[in-house]
Amino acid sequence: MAKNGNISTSVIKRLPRYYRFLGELEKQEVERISSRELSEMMKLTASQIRQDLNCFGGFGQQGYGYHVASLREEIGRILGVDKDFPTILIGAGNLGKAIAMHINFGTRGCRLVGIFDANPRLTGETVGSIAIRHTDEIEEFCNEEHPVIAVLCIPKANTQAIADKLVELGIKSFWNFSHYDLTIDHKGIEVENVHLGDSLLTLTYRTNQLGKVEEE
Amino acid sequence: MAKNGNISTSVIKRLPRYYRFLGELEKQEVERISSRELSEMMKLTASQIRQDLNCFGGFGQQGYGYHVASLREEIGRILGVDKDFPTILIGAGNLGKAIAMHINFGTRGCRLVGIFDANPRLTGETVGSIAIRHTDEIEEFCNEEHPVIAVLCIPKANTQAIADKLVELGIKSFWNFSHYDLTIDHKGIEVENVHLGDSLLTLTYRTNQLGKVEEE
DNA sequence: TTGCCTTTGTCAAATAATTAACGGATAATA
DNA sequence: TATTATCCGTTAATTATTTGACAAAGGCAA
Repeated sequence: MAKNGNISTSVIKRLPRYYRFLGELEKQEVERISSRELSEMMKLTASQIRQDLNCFGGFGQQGYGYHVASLREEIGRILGVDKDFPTILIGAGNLGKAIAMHINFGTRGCRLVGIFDANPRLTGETVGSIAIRHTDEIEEFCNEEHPVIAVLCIPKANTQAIADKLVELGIKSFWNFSHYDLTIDHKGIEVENVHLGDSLLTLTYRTNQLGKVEEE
Repeated sequence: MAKNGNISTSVIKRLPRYYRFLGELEKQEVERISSRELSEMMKLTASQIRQDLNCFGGFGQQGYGYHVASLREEIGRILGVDKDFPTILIGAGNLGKAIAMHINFGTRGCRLVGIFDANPRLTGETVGSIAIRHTDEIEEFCNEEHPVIAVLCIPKANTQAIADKLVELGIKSFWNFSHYDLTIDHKGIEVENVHLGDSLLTLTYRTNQLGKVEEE
């Protein structure tokens, strides 16, 4: 069934969105849905939905459509929501705390097991149910708990050095919020750079264009 | 010079990254740079850089390259960093506060002028230098201050209704962090949906794939 | 059961994005 | 000043992505 032979990133980036919409449908107790109906909800083409889903296997049935619950489960499995990757967060400033509190790691295949900050005044303070540790403790912690994913909410100046050190300590993936383009040369390491500032800037651009259109 | 006739979103999404790298180069007092050098830094092709920049005009010079400071200024102008769009933020929970504190709106063509929350216990509390107002005051505030951009850090259940209301009050652009795909049917309205959860899920997927590669 | 309607999976076509190639302009150097 | 190497802007080729089309499979109603 799973013909999982290198899927394009365009497809992968759409999967979480399918997963969310199917979750909503499941909540609304919708049992089945056709690619056409789903395409109207999600504002994309039915063809694209069928193409995307077919990268992983034939989850649908002619004349019927897709069974919402099982399709959602399949996509979840593909994404890895059933996994339990131990995850640490470095940098418990405004953003770090907010990420720790606001993101539901558990429903996304991750488990937040440690929070670290270089500021000793934060040591011992708890975020959610997790106590902030000093960054000096990272090495020992990694040797014991073997976290796989690191969330970086630290100043850009430190990011590369800390990331390199974390790779040595066994971290495989970085979710990087620092204002820095993290790249790791080792292969077998994944990096997701977020760059909220860039996101806002593209909105500024489009907002600015709106004004220009009006002028014409 | 500016041959600004509908630029593809692929290009637009790369502009903030160019802008950042050029900023770093300027800080390091690098005066000029060639597309080849920049391509090595940014890990993309020189051809793409030249192609991208040429959407807006010939900023470079043969045999010399690009003048860092003026190229950065040009890209900044294209993005609209010199603008001053009044911006409000709705929802002063963990994430809302962190965004308000962490994002430098001023360097991105925006000015944060108001923060609102439905919880009356937060009213009067300040975030940075801005006092939190109750959401009941939004209408009056918009009529007086005419904000253009709204940052939404609210629960998904309220998002569409609040956004629709804000459109009536003159908001043109939404930077939406709520776990909901905001769409506005009016044209002349821009939406940037962030979806941090989706970003993490794609990392979970890739982390999971790493494990599978090892097994082979 | 029969026939019609729906809808998928897949292949082909169209569109978009990226990369390569190269002429011509400029800088650097002797 | 002449020569060589650099490097942009642009066009063409390649690759990737999206959309359209349709046969085959299955649902549904009579």
